[in-house]
Amino acid sequence: MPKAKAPVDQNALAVGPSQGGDGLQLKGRLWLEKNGKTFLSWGRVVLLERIVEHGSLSAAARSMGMSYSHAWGLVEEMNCLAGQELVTKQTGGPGGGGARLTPAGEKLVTEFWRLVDDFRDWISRRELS
Amino acid sequence: MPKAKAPVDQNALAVGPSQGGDGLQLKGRLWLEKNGKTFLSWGRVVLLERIVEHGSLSAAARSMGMSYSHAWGLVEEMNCLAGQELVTKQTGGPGGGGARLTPAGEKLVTEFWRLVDDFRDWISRRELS
DNA sequence: TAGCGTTATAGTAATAATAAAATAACGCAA
DNA sequence: TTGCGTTATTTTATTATTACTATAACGCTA
Repeated sequence: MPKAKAPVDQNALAVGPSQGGDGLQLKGRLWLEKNGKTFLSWGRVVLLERIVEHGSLSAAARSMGMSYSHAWGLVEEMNCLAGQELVTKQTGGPGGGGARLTPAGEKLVTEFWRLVDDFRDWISRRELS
Repeated sequence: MPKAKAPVDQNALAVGPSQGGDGLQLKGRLWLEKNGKTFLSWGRVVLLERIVEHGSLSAAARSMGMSYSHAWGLVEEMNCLAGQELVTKQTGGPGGGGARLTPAGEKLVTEFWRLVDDFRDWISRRELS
C-alpha cells in the first residue's frame, strides 16, 4: 500500500492497452520544463482546472486531497516560471477572497491536454514485443 | 539539491528540443508494467546492461552507485514478474560467483531501447504552443 | 581447512517527499 | 468593531524512499 491517496495518480499519464495476454502494459508520462525546472505536469494542470472550477485555491487543493501549502507553492512556482501570472489571487473581500486563471493560464491548460491526447494516441498504437 | 547521485537521472528518458526561445522543453518517460507493478523502466534496463558488462550483480550495482540490496531486490522483482528468469545468479564458484542475463533478458533489453528510440523520435518532432 | 568474492537477507540509518498544524494578514460584511 | 473565509507563510510531524551496515551461506581455490 504505497500511499493513502495521491492527489493525482503518481504514475501513468498515458496507458497503453494490455498486450500479450499477460497483463503487460506500456505506460508513460509527459511534462514541460523551463530552464530545467518542472513547469507543467499532470497534477499541476489538474490543480489549475480545479481553481477554475472552485474559484479558490484552498477549495481546489481540498478537492484534490492536497495540502493548501503545497498547492500554494505549486502556483507560485508556475507563475514565476511562466514569467507572467497564470493565476491571480485575491486576499480578503467578499467570501474571503479567491483565485482565478488568467487567459494565459487557460491557454496553457488546453494546450497541455492536447499534447496529452496526442501522447495517448501514440502510446495506444504502440505494439509490444 | 535533490539528491547526491541518482543511479540514473530520475527524470526524463526522452527530451525534446528547446523551443520558444525561452528554455521550454518537453520531457517524458516510459515504462512497462505487469499487473500494475513496474516491470521494466530506465534504471532497471541499465542495471541489466551493467550485469552483462561486469558479470556480477555487486559490480553492476557499484558501477551505478546503487546499493547491492536495492539492485538485488530489483532483479528479484523482474525475474518474478517476467515469470521466467531474466538474470541467472551463481553463488560461490570461481571468483566467488556471478550473474548473467538469459536470452529472454537480453531480448527485453533490446526491445526496451527500441521503444525508447521511437519515443524520442516522437517527442523531438513534437511542436509546442 | 582457511580464504576469497560473490549472492542472499535482515536490520538500521539517513534522506527526501509529503502532510499537517499553527499563525498572521487581508478586506469585506454585519 | 467583530467575525468570516480566504490567501500567505512558517514550523513541525509523518511517511515513504533510499542508502547503508552487518551477517550468513555458497562453492571454488590453493
